[in-house]
Amino acid sequence: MENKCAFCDYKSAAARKLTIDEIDKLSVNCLTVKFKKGDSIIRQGTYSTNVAYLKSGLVKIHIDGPYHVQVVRIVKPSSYLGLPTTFGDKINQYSVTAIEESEVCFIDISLFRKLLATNPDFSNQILIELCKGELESYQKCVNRTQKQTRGKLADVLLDFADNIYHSDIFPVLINQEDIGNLVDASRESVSRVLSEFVKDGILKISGRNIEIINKNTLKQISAKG
Amino acid sequence: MENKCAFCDYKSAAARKLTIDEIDKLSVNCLTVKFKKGDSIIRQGTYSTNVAYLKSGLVKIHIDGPYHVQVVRIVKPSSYLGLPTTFGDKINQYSVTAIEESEVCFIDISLFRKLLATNPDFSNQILIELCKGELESYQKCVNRTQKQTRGKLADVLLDFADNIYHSDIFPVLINQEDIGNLVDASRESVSRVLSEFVKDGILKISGRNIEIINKNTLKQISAKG
DNA sequence: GAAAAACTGTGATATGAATCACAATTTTGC
DNA sequence: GCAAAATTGTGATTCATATCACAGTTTTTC
Repeated sequence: MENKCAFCDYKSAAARKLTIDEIDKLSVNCLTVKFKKGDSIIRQGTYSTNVAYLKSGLVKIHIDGPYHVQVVRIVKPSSYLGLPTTFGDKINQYSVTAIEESEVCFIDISLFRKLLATNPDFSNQILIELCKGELESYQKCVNRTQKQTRGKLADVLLDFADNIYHSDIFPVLINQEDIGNLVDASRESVSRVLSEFVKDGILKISGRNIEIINKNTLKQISAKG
Repeated sequence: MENKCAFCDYKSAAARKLTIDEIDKLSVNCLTVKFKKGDSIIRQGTYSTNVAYLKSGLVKIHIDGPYHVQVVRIVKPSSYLGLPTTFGDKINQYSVTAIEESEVCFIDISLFRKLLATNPDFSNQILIELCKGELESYQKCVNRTQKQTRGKLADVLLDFADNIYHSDIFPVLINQEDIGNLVDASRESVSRVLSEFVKDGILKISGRNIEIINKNTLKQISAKG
C-alpha cells in the first residue's frame, strides 16, 4: 500500500498507541476503499474477514428485524465498524451502508489480533471503545422502548447537531423511512412530527437541510418523552 | 483470602487462561460476597471500584429509564457483571440485583488491568465476551422494539427454559412487574398474556413454577411476533 | 427536459397495549 | 397464625401510533 498509515490524520485512539514499527506493518496490511452514497460496506449474514475502520464520510448500521429494518445508529469517523462481529462471531450480525461518500480501511484480521496480543496499550484502547459502545447501546435501547415518537425524534435531531455535525444547521442524508427505522416509528409518523416541530417554531426545514431554531424546547421534548 | 481461586469450580473462560502465578495473585485480590434475594449488588449512579464476577445464583441487570425501570437481562453464572462500566465509565450505568441467593467475587481493578496487559490470552477472552454481549444486546433491542407482547414473552420463557434453567419446568423468581420490565410491557399485559398461554395449553402454572407444555407453539409465537 | 421513480404530506380508520379501578389471592412479618 | 403487604387477575376506557389510501412533490434517469 502506498497509503502510509503513519501519516494518516484519521488514526483511531487505539492506533495512536502503536509503535512506528507496528504502524508500518499496519500500512502494509491495510486497504482503503471508497464507497459512494448507498453502497453496502458490510452485509448482514456474510462472513466477516477484515476489521473495518471508517476514515471519512458517514454510515448507518442496520439490522434486519422480524418486521422491518432497524437502523441501530449513524456512525461518523473515526470509528471501527465491525469490532463486535470480528471477535464475537464470524458472521456479520448487522449491515453497514454509506449514507455519504465514505472511506473505509480494511485491516487484516490476523495482524489486528497480533497487535492486540503484543501491545497492551492498543488492546486497552480497543477494550475501552467496545465498553463505551455497549453502555451506549443499553441506554439507547431504553430510550427506544420507553420514549414516544416526539421524544425519540428530538433525541436524533440533537444527536445530529451536537455529535455528528457540530452545528445546528445540517443536511439530512437519510430519508424519512430511515429516520423512522432509527427511532422505531413509521415513515408517516416521522413526517407528522417533523411538521409539528416546524409549526411549533422548533425547526426550519429547507430542502434537505434542517435548522434547529429552538434547541431548549427540543431538549425538553427529548427529556420528557 | 482463604478462598483459593485455583480450586474454584466456577472460573470464567478468561480466568482459565491465567498462569498458576496469576491465579495466586487473583486469590489474594479477590473477595467473595454472598447476597440474598433482593439485595443490591451494583447500584446505578455509584462509582465502580471493582470488577464483579457472578459465581453462583441469578441476578438481574436493570436501568432506570425515563418512565420506569427496564430489566436489561437476567444473568446466570459464570459471568462478569460490570465489565462495560469498569472500562467504559467510572460510574455504574446500570444496577445489578440478586433474584436468588448469589455469590459474587469482587476483583481488584488494578490487578484486573494488570492481567489484561500481561496475559494476551486472558485479554482476548475478555474481548470475546464483551463482543458477544454487545451483539446480543443489539439483537435484543430489535426484538424489544419490533415484536409485540406475546412474542416477547414467548422469547423470555424460551430463554429461561433453554439458556438459564436447561429444563422446561422452572421457577419464576421475579414478579410480573419485573417480567413486564424485561419485555417492555405493563404488569397487567403480562398477566393477561400468561393467562392466554395457559388457556391455549402452552403453559402450566402452579405456584411460582412454570412448565412449558407446547414448546413448538411457543417458538412460533416467538418467531412471528 | 420529459417520464419514471422515489419520496413526502395528510386525512380516516384500526389496533395493541397502557392506564385506571378494584377484587381476589398469595406471601411476609411479628 | 393472623394482619398487613405484596402480588395477581380481569374488565372498561383511553391513547399513541400503525396502517391504509392517495395526492403532491422532488429527484433520477436516459
